[in-house]
Amino acid sequence: MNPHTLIVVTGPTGVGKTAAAIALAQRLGCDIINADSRQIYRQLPIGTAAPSREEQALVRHHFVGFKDVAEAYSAAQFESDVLALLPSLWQQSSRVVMCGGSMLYIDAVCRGIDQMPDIAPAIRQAVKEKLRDEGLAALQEELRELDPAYWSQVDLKNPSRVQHAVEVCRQTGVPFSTLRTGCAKPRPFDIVKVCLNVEREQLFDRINHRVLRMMDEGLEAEAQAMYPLRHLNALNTVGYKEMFAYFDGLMDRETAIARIQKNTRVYAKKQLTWHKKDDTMNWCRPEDLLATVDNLLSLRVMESAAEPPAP
RNA sequence: GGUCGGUUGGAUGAGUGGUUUAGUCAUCGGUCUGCAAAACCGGGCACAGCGGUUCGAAUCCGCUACCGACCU
Repeated sequence: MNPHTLIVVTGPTGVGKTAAAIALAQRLGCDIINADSRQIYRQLPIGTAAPSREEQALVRHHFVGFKDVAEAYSAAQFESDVLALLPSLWQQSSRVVMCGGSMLYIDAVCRGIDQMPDIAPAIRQAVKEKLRDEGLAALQEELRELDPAYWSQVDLKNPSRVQHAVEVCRQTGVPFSTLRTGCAKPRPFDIVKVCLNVEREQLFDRINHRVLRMMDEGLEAEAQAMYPLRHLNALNTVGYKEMFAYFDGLMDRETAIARIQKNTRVYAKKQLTWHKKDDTMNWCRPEDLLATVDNLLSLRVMESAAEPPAP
């Protein structure tokens, strides 16, 4: 049994992760690692419902607002950033809470992501242009030649996947599939995962209200300030893309708000779909988080006590 | 009482005598190890009811019901 435990608190957007995680971290006397791919950016506090100043004063948060939207970031970088930070956190507490809704980021920390080279900008650009000029079929064809194994299993209709695979093939000169192990990396700490959830109707209600609150808090101005940077990936985000469409005159304000609500609901469902597949996931209501974690931690102690002593 | 118009899936709303009845919104399910709040895939007794014409009707005809407009 590892001396340290990472407690992952996740769940659909708007379910109430932030408050629950803060209560948990206060109780355990530990810090919180943010696992939300958009709260990472400092210019998006309102639209991403990032923990407020007051909330961050209660518990120290890591990786909230620590990047500029212009900076590229990814799940792989998150993995290494978190792994680099953890040792110092273990010094003050045997438990650390990681809270956020970005499934891939959480997986990257819990299981690891296969080593993949960075893609040279020139290659990324070339592949992007090929997709744009020659179409998806051309990219599919290239992938079939470079990596028939991956070609036969990938969702060929998904441009992002095809594009990425081709990029990696071109970058490395070897088939993308040979770099994919699918193996979980061992971690020098235990992991307990909890997904918060409430009834669907209640969740959607919370989401709809939260979007309206964001508008009251100034989401429009926040998006307005980002408008010149709208092409950045960090801004290909629910709440911003709809506002940009509104600014461009593609839809009226009311429609944009409704669209944000809708897309947020869709995102929440996607998160639930993802977590449902995870057998290591524990589920509870936000208000039951503390009790649930207590239970899980004591269970772990009992299990380990039952193990025969190491020789 | 009469004339005319309408009745399409959860909502809205096109449409046409013939294997699949659009679209939009809403909703449900799924995929996903590198831009992931991204990208992608899929699902739903729909044509008011009854009868008739027809090889075939949601599409044509008749009656019934309901809604609306107008007339007396």
